[in-house]
Amino acid sequence: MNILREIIEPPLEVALANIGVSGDIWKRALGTSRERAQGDLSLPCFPFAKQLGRNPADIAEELASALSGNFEVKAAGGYLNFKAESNWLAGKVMSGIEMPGSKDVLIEHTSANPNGPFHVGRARNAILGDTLVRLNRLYGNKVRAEYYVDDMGKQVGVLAWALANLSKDDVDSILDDKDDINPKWNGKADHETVRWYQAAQAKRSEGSQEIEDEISKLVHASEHGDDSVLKQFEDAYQPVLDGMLETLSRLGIEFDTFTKESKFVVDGTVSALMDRLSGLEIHDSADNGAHFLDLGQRGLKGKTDFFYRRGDGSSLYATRDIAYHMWKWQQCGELINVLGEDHKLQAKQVGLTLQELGERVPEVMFYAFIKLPEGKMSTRRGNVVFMDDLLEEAQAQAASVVRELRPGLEEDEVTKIAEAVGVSAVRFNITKVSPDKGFTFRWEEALSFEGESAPFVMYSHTRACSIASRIGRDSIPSSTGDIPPAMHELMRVMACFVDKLAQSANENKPHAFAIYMLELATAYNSFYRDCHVINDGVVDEFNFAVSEKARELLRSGMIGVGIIPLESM
RNA sequence: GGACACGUGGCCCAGCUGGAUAAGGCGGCGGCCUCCUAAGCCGCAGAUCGCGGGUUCAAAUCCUGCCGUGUCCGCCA
Repeated sequence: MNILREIIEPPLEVALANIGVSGDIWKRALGTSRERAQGDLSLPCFPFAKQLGRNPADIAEELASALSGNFEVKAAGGYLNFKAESNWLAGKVMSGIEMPGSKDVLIEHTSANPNGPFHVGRARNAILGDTLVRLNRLYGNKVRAEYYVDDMGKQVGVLAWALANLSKDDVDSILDDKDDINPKWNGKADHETVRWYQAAQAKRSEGSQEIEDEISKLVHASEHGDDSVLKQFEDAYQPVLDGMLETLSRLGIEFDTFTKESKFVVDGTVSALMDRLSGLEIHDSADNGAHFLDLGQRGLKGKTDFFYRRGDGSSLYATRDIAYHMWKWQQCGELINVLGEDHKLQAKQVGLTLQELGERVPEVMFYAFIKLPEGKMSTRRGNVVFMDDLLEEAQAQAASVVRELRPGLEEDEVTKIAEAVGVSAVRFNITKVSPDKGFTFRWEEALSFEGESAPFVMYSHTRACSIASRIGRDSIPSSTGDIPPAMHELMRVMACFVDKLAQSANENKPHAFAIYMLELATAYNSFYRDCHVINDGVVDEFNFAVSEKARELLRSGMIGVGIIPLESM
């Protein structure tokens, strides 16, 4: 609670100086109270005991008696506990909040190979990345959401080869033993075309040299910037990418810019980069003319040779990634990448190389993989949950809940609510977990509409909306009224909105703000229970103003974590 | 084999720039709709914070060893 900290620190610094504590180590010790009942902020006085040769409890007592302000201060068991004074807190919270962000950030996320539909594992990147985009925007930063399109190399090459050489009948017979696509997705290119890719992979595993040569020829041409091949690749992947983006759009995920990997080959920056890398002190080359950097000299452990040029002179994915990063740094002040944990080594290599070139190292938010109870999610093994199917199921289950809870509601209204609830629940289920936690996908948790879920937050918001619509006008500024504990708690939580948002955005921890939103909704629910806005038809203006403030924060916070703020559900 | 993560009640998860009785949710048990939407609220039961050492006035949090799980260790992307 920084607003409280700001008014405590100056007098506290004086009081500490008076008893002989110097320096500002105490600023780190002053933190959020673990015991909520004891206060909002606490200062453990144990560290001063040794320095002063005094009992911590005595120190706390003396400090307590020396301090005063818009807060209560009490000494308890060696701790100095501060609690914001209710009326002061209310005044602060009700007067509004300013968003402090001013950075210019480019966030690259998702960037999935355009070769097939999203399953929930691949979608974790998009959901976390988009939430980071939203949180940064809410915080006030200028954000550009970017998708790096992998439009060359083997994956697209295989896809393009398959589309050019396999008929629908070929594909169907090759994939005979596999499940057919869900008829629901007939005509959606990511689901349909991925079968060509899978069929090609199956055929390649039979070991035909002829096919490998044909694919290699395409890949090779693409890596040398061959226009017609790149065009062929684009024709192959673009419909697939469009299908994938349609899924993301349903999740509320949009991008500002798409940058193609081939751009850096075609415009010559990759070859210029390779020349520059060859001039580096840690550069070396192999017998066949391949080039690499020895990153062991820069502290990398394990495998230290980092190849950036093949023997035939062509670039590698990582080389293009470095060129891409140098270009990205020209676009913005801050760079954030969202990557799966499988990219940790690669990101380290790229980072060290960028450093070697005098460039800055981007921030990276890594996330662990989502597993299924049966093990690793894999399209190849058919052990997979497609995002499209998950969203359909979420929508259907939400619809049945709405019909049960709101009988008589028009069916198109039911559909609208169910869609918002389903999408929000699916997103939130992934967002609320710390990115570095690998978790197991379970349908019943993804489709839970109670407890720590998006609908829980949405519900609190609709309660506030319901009050506002009953009253039918704006709240009017009102002098502070009676502040019962539930309202004080709501004020306290609202006062932490920006603190939490700042932490979440600056430390790339979307889950921190998601969890905060649960706290805010919980606090609103208690307020709703104890502090009625409308009593026998009479509006309590102060309570109404508080409810409206909470509604505003709920709404903007929900947008920040990707929950759709319905007004009724 | 090496590198990097993760390991918290039956299940999931927060806390991990050290501080007070480890916070929530699910599931279980028991309550609350003549009262602004019960997708809600209240209460009860349930935790050797993976295991062992170390640092400290103080360790879930820091260091270290071990165990378990995941990921990576391509002149692939």
